[in-house]
Amino acid sequence: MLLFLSSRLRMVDDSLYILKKMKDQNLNVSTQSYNSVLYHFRETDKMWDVYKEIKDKNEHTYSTVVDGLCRQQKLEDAVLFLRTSEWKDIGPSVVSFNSIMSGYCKLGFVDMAKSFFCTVLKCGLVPSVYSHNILINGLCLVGSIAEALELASDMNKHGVEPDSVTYNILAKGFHLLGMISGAWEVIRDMLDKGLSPDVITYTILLCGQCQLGNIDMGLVLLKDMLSRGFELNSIIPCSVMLSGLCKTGRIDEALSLFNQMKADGLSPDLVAYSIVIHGLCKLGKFDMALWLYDEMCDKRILPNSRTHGALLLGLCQKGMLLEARSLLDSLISSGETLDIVLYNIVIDGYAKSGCIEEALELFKVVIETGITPSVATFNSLIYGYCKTQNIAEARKILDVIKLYGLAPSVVSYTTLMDAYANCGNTKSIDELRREMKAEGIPPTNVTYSVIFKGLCRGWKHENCNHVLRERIFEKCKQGLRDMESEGIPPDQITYNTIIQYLCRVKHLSGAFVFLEIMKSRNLDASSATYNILIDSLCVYGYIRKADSFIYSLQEQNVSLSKFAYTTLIKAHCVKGDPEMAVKLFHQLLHRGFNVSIRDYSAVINRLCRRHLVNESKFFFCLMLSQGISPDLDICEVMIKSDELLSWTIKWGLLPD
DNA sequence: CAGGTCTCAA
Repeated sequence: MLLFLSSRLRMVDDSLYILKKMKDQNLNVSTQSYNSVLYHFRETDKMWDVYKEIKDKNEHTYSTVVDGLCRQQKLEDAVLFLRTSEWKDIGPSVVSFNSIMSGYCKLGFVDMAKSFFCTVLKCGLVPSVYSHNILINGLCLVGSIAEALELASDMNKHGVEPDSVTYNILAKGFHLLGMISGAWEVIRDMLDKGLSPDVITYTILLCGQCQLGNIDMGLVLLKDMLSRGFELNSIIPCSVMLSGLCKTGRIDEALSLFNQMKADGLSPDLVAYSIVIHGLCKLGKFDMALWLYDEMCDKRILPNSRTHGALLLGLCQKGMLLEARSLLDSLISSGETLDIVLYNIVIDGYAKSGCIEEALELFKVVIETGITPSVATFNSLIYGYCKTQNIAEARKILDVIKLYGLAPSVVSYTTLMDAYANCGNTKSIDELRREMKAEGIPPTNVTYSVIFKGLCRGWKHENCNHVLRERIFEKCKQGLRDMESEGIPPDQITYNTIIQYLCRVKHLSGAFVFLEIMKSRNLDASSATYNILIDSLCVYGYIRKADSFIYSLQEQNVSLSKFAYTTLIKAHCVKGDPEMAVKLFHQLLHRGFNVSIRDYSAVINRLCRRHLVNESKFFFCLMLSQGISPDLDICEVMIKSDELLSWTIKWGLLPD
C-alpha cells in the first residue's frame, strides 16, 4: 500500500527506500506491485532503477518501459528496446507498438507511425481499436482527413469496429480543418452505428461553432446537450461556451450562463472562473472581475498564472499601471518563478501607454531575474519605441531578438511596418518585406493591411493622373489575388484599407468594386467601410451620390455610424444645400445618436461662414431645444456674423 | 486514442 501510494505521488526516493526495506525484510514484492511502481516512474529517469529490481518481468513490465521511453521522447531507444530486449520468448505486444505509434504521431511523423502499423500486421499481431484510433488521430492532426476516414472504414477488415473515440477523433479532425459540415457527417455516421454522442463529442462540435464565430449555434448545441442529461460532467463544454461568448464581447450572456451553471449545481472550476474573469478584464469591467476573483478565492479555488494574467490585463487596460505593477511585484515577491507572460502583459501595458522607459526597466528586471524573454516581450518593446516615434531604436530590437537566441516573428515585422506606414515610408516597408521573405516568415492579413495602409499614406497627390490610378487599382487587385493564393483570407480591415487607398487616389469606382468583392466573399461591410466611402464622395464633391448611397443603405437596413451622417451634413452646409442638412440632422436625432455640442458647432460654423442666417438660427434653436447650452466658440461665431449679432444679443448670449 | 483559460501587429 505504501509503495503504491508513494509511487503514484511520484515520491521517487521514498518509493525506492520502501522497495529496499521490503527486500531487507525478505518480503516478496510481486511483479504486479513492481509494475505499478514502474508505471508511475515511466516518465522519469528513475525508471531503469526500478526496472533492474524486477526479477520476474512480464509483458506489462516491458510494455511499460516502452511507453516510458516514448513519453520521454526517446523513440529510437523504445524501438531498440522492443527489438533487442530479453523478452524474445514473450514477443512484443500490440500495446508497445501503440505507444511507439503515438509517440511518432505526437512528433508529427505520421509516416513512421504508419510503418509501425504495418509492422504490427507483419508480426502476425492484430491491431486493436487503440492502434487504429492512434493512427487516425495522427492523420487528423496533420490534416490528412481522407486517409483517416479510409482507415476508419477499414477497421472491420482487422476485426474491430470504430468506437465513439474514433468518431470523436474524426469530428475533431474536420473541426481542425474548419470543415464543420464534415464533422456533422461524422456524427450522423456515429448515430447510424447506434453510438450516442458523448460530452466530448458535444464539446468538439461546440468548439468548432465558437471558432467559426457561430456563437448562437453554439448556444443551441449547449442547450441541446444539457437537455440530454449530461449535467454532471458538463463543466468543460460550458467553459467552451463561456470562452466563445467572452471572445465576442457578449459578456452579459457569459455572466448569465455562469450564474445558471451555479444555479444548476455545476460549480465553476478554476478554468471557468479564469475565462470569465479574463473576459471581464478585457472589456474593462475590472471591478466585476475583482468581485468574481474574491468569490473564487472564498471557495478555496486557488488562482493560477492565467487568473493573475487576466487581472494584470484588466489593470493595464484601465491605465492603472501603478496598480498593475504593484500586483506584479507582489506576485514576484511570493517567491515562485513567474511565467514570462505575466511580465509581458505589464511590459505591453507600459508600451501601449507610451511609457517606454518603464517598459525597459521591467524588461531589465526580467533579465536580471534570469527569466527568458519571449518574442512577445520584444514585440511590445518595438511597439513602445514606435509609439514614442523612435522607429530607429525599434528596428534595432530585431537584432536584439536574435541575440537572445529567438527569431523575430511576423508580429515584430508588422509592428515596425505599421510605424513606417503611418509616416508613408513605403521604401522601408518594402525593405522589411524582403527581409521577412529572406527569413522565411510568411505574412498575415494584418501584414497585408499594413502594406496597403503604407501605400495609402505614402500617396502623393501631385502624381495624380488617370493612368496611374488604373495602375493602382490593378495593384490592389493583384495584392488581393496574392493573398488568396497564399491562403491568407483578407478580412474587413484589409478591404477597408484597400478601399481607403483607392479613395485616396480618387479611384472611387474602384473603391466601390472592392465593396462588391467584399460582399461577394460573405464579409459584411462595416460602418467604417461606409464612412470611408461617404467621406470620399463628399470630399470629391459627389454629394448627390453620397445622398443616394446613404438612402440605399438605409433601405437595406444597414446600420450606419454617426460619422456617416455628420460627414454628409457638413458637406451639405458647405456646398449650400442646408435643407438636406436639416433633413439629415433630424434623422440623426430620430435614430437616437448621442448628438453633442461639437456636432452643432460644426454645422453652425459652416452655415455662418456661408451667411446662411436662417439655417444658423434654426440649428441654434434646435440645440437649445435639446437641452444643450451654447459654448463660447458658438457664441463667437454667431456674433462675428453681422446678420446674427443682434439676434444673438436678443437671446442674452453676449459674453461678459 | 478524443474536450476548456494567457501576453504581442492593422
